[in-house]
Amino acid sequence: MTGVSTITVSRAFRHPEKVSEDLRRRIQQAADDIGYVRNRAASALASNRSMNIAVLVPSLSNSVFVETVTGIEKVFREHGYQMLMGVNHYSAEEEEALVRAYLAFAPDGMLLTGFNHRDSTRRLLEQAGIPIVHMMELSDREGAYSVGFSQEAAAQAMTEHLLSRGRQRIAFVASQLDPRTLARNRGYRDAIIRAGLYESHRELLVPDQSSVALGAVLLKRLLEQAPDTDAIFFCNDDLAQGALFECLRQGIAVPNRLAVAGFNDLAISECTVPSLTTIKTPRYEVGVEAARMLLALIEGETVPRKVIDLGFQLRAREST
Amino acid sequence: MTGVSTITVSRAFRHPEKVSEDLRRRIQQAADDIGYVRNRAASALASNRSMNIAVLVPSLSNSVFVETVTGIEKVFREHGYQMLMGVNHYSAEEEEALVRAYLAFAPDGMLLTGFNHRDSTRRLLEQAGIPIVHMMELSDREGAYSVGFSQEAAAQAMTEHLLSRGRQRIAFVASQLDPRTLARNRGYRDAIIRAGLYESHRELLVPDQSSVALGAVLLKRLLEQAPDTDAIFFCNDDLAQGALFECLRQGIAVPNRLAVAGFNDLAISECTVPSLTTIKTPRYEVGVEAARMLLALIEGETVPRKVIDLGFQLRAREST
DNA sequence: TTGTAGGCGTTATCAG
DNA sequence: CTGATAACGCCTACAA
Repeated sequence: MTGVSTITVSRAFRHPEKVSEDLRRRIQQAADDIGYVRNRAASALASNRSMNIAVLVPSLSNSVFVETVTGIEKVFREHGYQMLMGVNHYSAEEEEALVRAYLAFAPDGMLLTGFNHRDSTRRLLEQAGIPIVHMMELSDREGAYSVGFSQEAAAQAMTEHLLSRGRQRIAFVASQLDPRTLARNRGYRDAIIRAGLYESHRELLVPDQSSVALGAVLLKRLLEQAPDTDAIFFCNDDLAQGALFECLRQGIAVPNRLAVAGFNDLAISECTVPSLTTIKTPRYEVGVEAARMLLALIEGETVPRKVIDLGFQLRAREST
Repeated sequence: MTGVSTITVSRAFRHPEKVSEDLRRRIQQAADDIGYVRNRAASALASNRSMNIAVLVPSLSNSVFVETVTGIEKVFREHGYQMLMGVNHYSAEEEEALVRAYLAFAPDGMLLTGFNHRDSTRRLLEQAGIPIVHMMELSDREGAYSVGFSQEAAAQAMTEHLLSRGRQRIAFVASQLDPRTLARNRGYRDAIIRAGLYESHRELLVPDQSSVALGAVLLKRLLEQAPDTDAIFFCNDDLAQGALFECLRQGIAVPNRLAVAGFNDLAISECTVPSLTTIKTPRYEVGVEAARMLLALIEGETVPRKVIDLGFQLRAREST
């Protein structure tokens, strides 16, 4: 040993300025030599602060959430927190299992996606007594913290864009019917009903997981049940891309014969042929702002607004 | 309280069969009521087993690693371990920071991607004295555990496929020059040199991060420096997809005028127009097998082979 | 600037 | 089947 007490070692790492230059160096040296790393478990136990925050997202296959998580990580890392990430596969049941699993890490706060939780999950969270911030959607419940944007408003905007392009027979196609997808469906309906152009057979909703391949399948199916459709609004870019490919194969002219729109603005969507009209969602920013809000709550600060709406942007490209 | 000692509560959760039916039920009830969750930090400290395993991958934007991580998670969850995942952005420096950060969780084992570590990182790992399994590449160092496949052999196979299709002026285009990309480059070179067709101006390697957009850019650049190229082997599917789109825009006939091949076989690659010839890599299986191997090492079992080669498959599609 | 005492929530070990 | 005791590695609070 270096002949110093454990508390001094602890201090040397946590408040270097409170330890003499000399000691600090010796401790650092010894630590490097033996590869010493402070044990978080012990630290958490003793200080009653785990410096962990748990983040639950529905999926990582969907690059949307990868970007959100990247934003979260950035903020928390800067503040010395460790992010623990869990994937719930769009299932409230899996989510509860994850909440339990991560609560065992005694996180100082938690970030959840959306508001679709079981009652029992909500109870667990309340009992844990840690701050929670919800991402992607805007809070419906009184008192809940959230950072996101209005899925409905975004879908309305897209539908109106299609209408403004002179389309009259606009379809809505969706898969992976999570709450955000359903909100987009409502936005579409609102706009299309307001325009007096709603026709139920132009809606195609399937529960399957989204994929590019499915987009091609759904395009075919929709055109069978509503052949005169002149525009399709897909609930996400993956489906839209699959549809674009299928149009290419079948020689369907986009946008002349059929306009195609997506949602999210994935990186690939400006590269497709034709490039894809879509909604750019602020997912990275959602991660950053949600993390900041959670951080403030953890530190006991009062946050100015419980609900932060980060908006969205319509990206009109060649496909419409 | 339920009037039982803490140790009994602990037992009720860990070895339910060693506690009487009655007590077990009362404990469960009380736990549910107050939302009690066992604290891993304390548990880890007392038992000297954290039941954590750390996993480091270069990126999650690349869906390849998302699938690997999914495989890992599955195996570890079944065995009660919690996976902690870190992203090092292809940087050995960031990797070391992550190793340090996760060592603080006292993981029972660690899974790393590739062999490109700093010496100091290796030292840290050795001092930690926990088992390590390397993923994606096959071990070069004596004594190292690894699960993957030969990147070189796969790239050779693809190059030979192109040759067998009668291509004579085959280019290799790569970005994100990590060790695996470079191994693919070597595989290409071996095969093309063996065929007596190597021409240095048909190689285009750039350090930039891979993306679909970059694929289009690199296609253009390559065709400028080697206009008579009749096939391009891209180091991954993202670049190849971008190239396919650019060909579509420019009216370059694929595969007639130019054959295009990728690497990885992403889900989208069979949907593109034309569908993409590529190498299907066993990334999910790599995750599963690497996790199993690590598990065995943690449990002190001896593993039959230190190096597991999971192979690859050539998917010949329309683009060649 | 440095150190001592006590305890965080859980489990290993040994008793009852 | 149930419990008492000590210990895990670190930090808070206080003292020297």
